Amino acid sequence: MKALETILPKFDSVFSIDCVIFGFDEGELKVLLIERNVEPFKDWWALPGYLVEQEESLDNAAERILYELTGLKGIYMDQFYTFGDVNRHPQGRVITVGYYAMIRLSGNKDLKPAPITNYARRAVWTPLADLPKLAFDHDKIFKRAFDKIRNKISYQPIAFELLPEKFTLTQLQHLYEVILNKKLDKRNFRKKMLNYDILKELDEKQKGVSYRAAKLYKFDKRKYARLFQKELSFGK
Amino acid sequence: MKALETILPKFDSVFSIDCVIFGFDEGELKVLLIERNVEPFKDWWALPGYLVEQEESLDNAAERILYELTGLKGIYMDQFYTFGDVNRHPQGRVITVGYYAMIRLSGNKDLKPAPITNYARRAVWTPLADLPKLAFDHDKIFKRAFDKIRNKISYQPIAFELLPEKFTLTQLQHLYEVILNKKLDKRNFRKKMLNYDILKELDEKQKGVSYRAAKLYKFDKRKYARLFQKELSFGK
DNA sequence: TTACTTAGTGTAAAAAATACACACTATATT
DNA sequence: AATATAGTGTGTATTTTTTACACTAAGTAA
Repeated sequence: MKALETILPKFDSVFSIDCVIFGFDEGELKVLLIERNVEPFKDWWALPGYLVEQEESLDNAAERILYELTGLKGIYMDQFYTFGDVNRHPQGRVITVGYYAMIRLSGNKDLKPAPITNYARRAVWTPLADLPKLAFDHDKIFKRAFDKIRNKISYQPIAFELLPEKFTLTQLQHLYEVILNKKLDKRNFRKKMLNYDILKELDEKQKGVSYRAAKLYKFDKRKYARLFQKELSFGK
Repeated sequence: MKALETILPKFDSVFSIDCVIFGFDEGELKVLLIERNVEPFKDWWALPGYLVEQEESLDNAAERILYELTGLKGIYMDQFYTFGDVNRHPQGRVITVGYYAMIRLSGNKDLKPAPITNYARRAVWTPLADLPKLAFDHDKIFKRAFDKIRNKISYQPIAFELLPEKFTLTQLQHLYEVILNKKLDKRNFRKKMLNYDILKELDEKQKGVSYRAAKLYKFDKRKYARLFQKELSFGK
């Protein structure tokens, strides 16, 4: 790559948001990447992100970026870390705040096909296995986000955001297995999940499969909220 | 308070660090506050913090601020959240990155008496029970830091940073009780702590107490690192 | 010597986590 | 109609972890 520093204008301190947007589809965990069509890092893949505007809170900026790329609103986003190394951006000091989001890809009617933006040629849902080297320090940012959800899923049922509204226990288990990167025992997983008492069993079954159809479940937000209250305990 | 917005100059986007520096002394958990002697919020108590300089990473800025106030270096600091509401600073857009640190107050030879800085009249170790209303959104920042350590202490032995190098199990338990805000069972606490196998029992005993002296322990960093590796599990 | 104060210790019960294997059921195939 | 196929759905015994609970020992002060 050319020495961009000598060509591009320097700017003063600015801050940006970078979003790690996870999606789950057909058993695969994906992340939304954009292909940049502006310098620096033209033609590289990067996490979607943009500068925070003057009259916009960080949370709003993150929501805006998610909306522009996916058409989705009201998605839960979580700030996970802020990256402020001096030279992380070749054009000057850019401190970036990392947010992640988790959204369902399959059967989500509100989800726009990933669009072209003014700084990206295209946006693509990329399976984690196919992750290319990313622009800036986005490898580091992605890794931190992934560590965060892997950690969080172990004690909070955030995984539901990634599934269709109605899902089978096997689908849920696969998602856990993909995120935790290990096989789980079917009986123990079901026992534990159902014990949490945050799932609503539906009267419906899976359709269009060429084998015995599984029961469908729904995530029960009311009950979830109750579980969420429980504190981490240190015994008596 | 006067409408400072009309008097003070506005500045463009800047970022700062705010530090929540916890200390533990004589059974009390304290936080280092400064009394501001410049506008805005002149005469208010605030968390120590300062602008991030152009050629300084966030981590370095946090360490610098800690050093200026306490004389301590090489203390573990953890970034916990970034605050970016539009109007959190009356003079303009200031996004601030929160760091916390935990340091031992009793018997720490390197600890300077809290000094005067160029924007603070004094700095005072303030017991959490006596916490005044703080400048800017520092109440919110403090609360988030405290929630973070309360949560973290439940699964990581960060509490040692707050104790003198040699400590008794009772002191350790008291610290846990203060942070978690509940009484713990002595036998279960000891069993659990010793089971972690991160303490080194010393041949020494407490001195200068008017009752049976307790054994002293030391925190064993090597063993701690090993424990730290263990992942959160989701069963098989 | 006695009173006082904290240190230090063990066990039983309950709850949670783990390991493990086979029969059932819906569909597709012949 | 029979059979093959592929994933669904279920229970129990074992181990580990967490919890509840009360007394004796040791040192100091009077």
